[in-house]
Amino acid sequence: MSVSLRDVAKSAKVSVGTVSNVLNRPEIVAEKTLNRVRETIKELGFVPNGFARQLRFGNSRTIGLIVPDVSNPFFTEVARGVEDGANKRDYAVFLCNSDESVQKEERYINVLIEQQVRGVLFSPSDIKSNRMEEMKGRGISVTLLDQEQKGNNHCSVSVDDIYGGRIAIEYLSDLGHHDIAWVCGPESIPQVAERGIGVAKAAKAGNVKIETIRVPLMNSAQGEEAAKAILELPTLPTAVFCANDLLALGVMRGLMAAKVKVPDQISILGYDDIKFASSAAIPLSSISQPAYQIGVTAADLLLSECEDGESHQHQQIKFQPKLVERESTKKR
Amino acid sequence: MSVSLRDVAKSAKVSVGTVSNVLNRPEIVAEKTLNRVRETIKELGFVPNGFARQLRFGNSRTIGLIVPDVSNPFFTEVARGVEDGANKRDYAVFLCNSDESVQKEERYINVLIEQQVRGVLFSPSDIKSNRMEEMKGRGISVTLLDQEQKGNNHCSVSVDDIYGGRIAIEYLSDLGHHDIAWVCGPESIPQVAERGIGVAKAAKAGNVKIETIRVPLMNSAQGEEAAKAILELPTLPTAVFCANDLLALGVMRGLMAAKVKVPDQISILGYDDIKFASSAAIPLSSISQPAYQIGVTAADLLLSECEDGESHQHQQIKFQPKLVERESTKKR
DNA sequence: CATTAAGGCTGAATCGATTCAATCCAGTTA
DNA sequence: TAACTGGATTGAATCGATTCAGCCTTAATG
Repeated sequence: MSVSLRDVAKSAKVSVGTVSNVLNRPEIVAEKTLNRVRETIKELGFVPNGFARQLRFGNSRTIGLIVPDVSNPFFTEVARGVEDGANKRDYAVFLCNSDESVQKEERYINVLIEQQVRGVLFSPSDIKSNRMEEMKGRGISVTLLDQEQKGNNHCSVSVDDIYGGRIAIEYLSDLGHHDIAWVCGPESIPQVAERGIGVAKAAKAGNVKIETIRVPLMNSAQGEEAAKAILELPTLPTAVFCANDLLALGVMRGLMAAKVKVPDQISILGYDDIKFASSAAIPLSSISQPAYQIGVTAADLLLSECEDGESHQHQQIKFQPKLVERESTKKR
Repeated sequence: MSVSLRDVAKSAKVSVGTVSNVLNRPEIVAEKTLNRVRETIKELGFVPNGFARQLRFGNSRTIGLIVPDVSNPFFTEVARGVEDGANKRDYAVFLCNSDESVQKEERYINVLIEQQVRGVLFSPSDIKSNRMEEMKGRGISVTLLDQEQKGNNHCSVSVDDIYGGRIAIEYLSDLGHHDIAWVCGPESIPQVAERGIGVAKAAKAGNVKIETIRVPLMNSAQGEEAAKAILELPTLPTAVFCANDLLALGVMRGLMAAKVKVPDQISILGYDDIKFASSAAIPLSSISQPAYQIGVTAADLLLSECEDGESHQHQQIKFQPKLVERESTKKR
């Protein structure tokens, strides 16, 4: 079926060791031999079998990327960054969507262990370090994605979500909003929890009333649901802050369908600043995170950990989110 | 470092063959032995080394997905579908962004061959079957994605792009537009070429004048460039048809920035019907393709080819695009 | 008691690339 | 001529899971 190193050796009338040297240490092979072997390789269309090499080495040139859902534009960008970062170092990336299901996460972790990936970029839906310790024990580096690592067992690349929640409320409060709905997903999602902390802090400091509306998933359909819930509130808030842009776009659609004027009656602020925030019906103000940059940085960090080995120092990199002001929160 | 089958055998005081049987044919192992070995496996935290197994078998449980760019929402959805389809059968997916560069494609194909993927889902930027034949020769199945295979050498899952281009122009023509700008990427992209054929056909039939505006990349920044080009046209067209929604959104932004009223002065029609088409500043009419479904179907097709082996019959599956009407082409 | 059958288990051989101690050989030196 | 040097090449051993021909028990049968 497939051409092996042995076949090349036979055809070029050299030993397997020489062929291997041609591939890996060409400088120690005599030029004449080198050329002959290289020609034979091309002739037979030989490509080394990665398994055999990796079996020998005990590690691969692959990493795993576990995210809740690539079709969430934030993670799409992160994934794109990861892929570019990995590609730069000649690594291939396994894409894994966990759908925020612990079960799927578990399954994927098993698959990745079996594939002997070199490292894993992980954005866990739920915190459970045992699996991460297990991977570590198996020599698989783990870098946390979009989530800070409190101890110093792993690298992490995250965004300061507490800060993000805080500046969002401070900004709305400065615009004169004192009755704000906070639309978010389950508390078990760390980013939600942290942004919530920032929200609560700023609310307390600014004397703002917060109405929390929690939905099970953070997509735009759930945002429309949230809009209904907002409309049923005893007193209508003057602003809505959403835990991500998909929710915000859903809320916007839901409110506009109910003839609520945005931003005149209700301002809407999103989170993530996805590409399309600016081309929404009413361009959406949002808290911006450098998603692509996060992906590249995380891949870099993970791979330098993989390649440095012992000498590696774990790092916690934290990006600061930024407010991007658009129509949906224009001053009244 | 890692626990091997041999370690388990030693610890459980059986032979390697028996441990292997416990894993793969538990029914032929005596119950007592079975339990003892299973316990030892758990105790030592043994996970079989995928490489060794795959080296033996000569194939893996992985597939490759090569797309121009996952951050293009159409491909994001496709990727999501592929991932789900593969996951259902316990396969893992390598994500590869070619950025429409033949060079990157070539590199990725090499990586995938080296990783001995079982199959590849490929959306080629440029048609060159030699690499595909090569993969085939190496026992790697290839299914074409979003592109029809003329011969019968591979499966393919595609959308009828000629039809899509045709219905777009027919629709605009029916609305009374007879001077239409066609904004698209390089002719070398097959989808662009095909949609262009449909456009030309319908234009001829409907006596519509088409002004082609070609840009190097199909993103929204290039759309804004295209908008400038449109504004410099000797006579302003009354409608713009774009080869994808990103271009269309860019064009929309560009035109609106120049105070052109959409759709009153110029109607805009996109292609792909991405999630955000409906929440654009002016909700975007678009030609809709079942992206997620395409992904799932392609993965299914590829994996059934991989698993059926000889008995497999190549299939060409073709989805029909549909027009989705929104504000950006409302009747005047 | 001898023979046969069958279930349980063993362990050497295998997949393909890499490594490294051993060998080969042309050229140099004494 | 013999001894030595060092660059080039060789090929058996290795990584870990799987396979399968063959071995060992035990039980059943004539």
